[in-house]
Amino acid sequence: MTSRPFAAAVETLRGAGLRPTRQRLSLARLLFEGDDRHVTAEQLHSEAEREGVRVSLATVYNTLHQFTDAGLLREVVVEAGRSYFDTNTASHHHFFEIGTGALTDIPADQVSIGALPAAPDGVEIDSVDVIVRVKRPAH
Amino acid sequence: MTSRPFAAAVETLRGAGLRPTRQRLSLARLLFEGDDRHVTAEQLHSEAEREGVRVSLATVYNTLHQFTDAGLLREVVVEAGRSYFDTNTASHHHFFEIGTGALTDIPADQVSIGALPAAPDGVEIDSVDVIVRVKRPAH
DNA sequence: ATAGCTGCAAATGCTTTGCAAGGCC
DNA sequence: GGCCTTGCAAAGCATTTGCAGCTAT
Repeated sequence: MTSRPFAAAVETLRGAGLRPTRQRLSLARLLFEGDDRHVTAEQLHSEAEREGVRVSLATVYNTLHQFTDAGLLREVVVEAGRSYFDTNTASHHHFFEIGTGALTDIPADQVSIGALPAAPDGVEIDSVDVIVRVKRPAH
Repeated sequence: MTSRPFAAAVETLRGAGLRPTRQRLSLARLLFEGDDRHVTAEQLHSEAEREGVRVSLATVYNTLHQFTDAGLLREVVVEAGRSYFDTNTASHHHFFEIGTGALTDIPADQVSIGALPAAPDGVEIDSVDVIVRVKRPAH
């Protein structure tokens, strides 16, 4: 019989209108089984290779974007020239460690944003991101 | 006699420990005369060329980073793969318009951040960035 | 004079794309 | 079978760097 997590991953992909291919299934399991995580394309690609999954880096990029478009992932921009993808799509914020590049969640209820100014002219608010940049003090 | 803004730009550079070269002076005047602004390296380079200032793009990048290190500019990361430099170094936040890439200041006193969680383990808070992403509603 | 700058072009790092071959329905 | 996916390699961007020549002090 088919294992549970496997079936769950198939469902996730089907629900997103994506064919459950070997590559997408492997990446989905790496991403969504277990705790929430923050990955770069490069990281996910190495991880897949380490697990013996053959996937090209281009496919990892394509897949991450497809998952993002499907609402399964959220893209987090904290550093010029590098994209992080967050498996936690709920509203929340981030600690970003300068130097190591480590990203950590801040639950939404631990940051309260008071008065936000109204959006200018003809635009509407899409999202509010709070990034708390932290660093290790000079030794 | 030497014009006022010119002298001011020389002072700014001297204060930052940077030699007042022709290129740095021109860029400083484009950046700091007039209102606060948000520029990318590419934008500043085009603007310089339009004004007849000969500067290479590499020098614009180097200069923007030197100014940032000197505390004259602040780097703002809102989009993967593109850096904005903000002439307003005071604490404040941003509206970012998805689609056009337009950046607008939100004065610090118009956003109140309530309880922030303590920084994890051995790190200290460096800065807190709030980015309000806005977009033009589907027509 | 000399330490610091600049410009060019090449190199880099991340990401995207074109297209032929392969896999799912 | 037909359409969606994949992989590779090439292309694309924004940015950085090496180094010879120029410039402020």
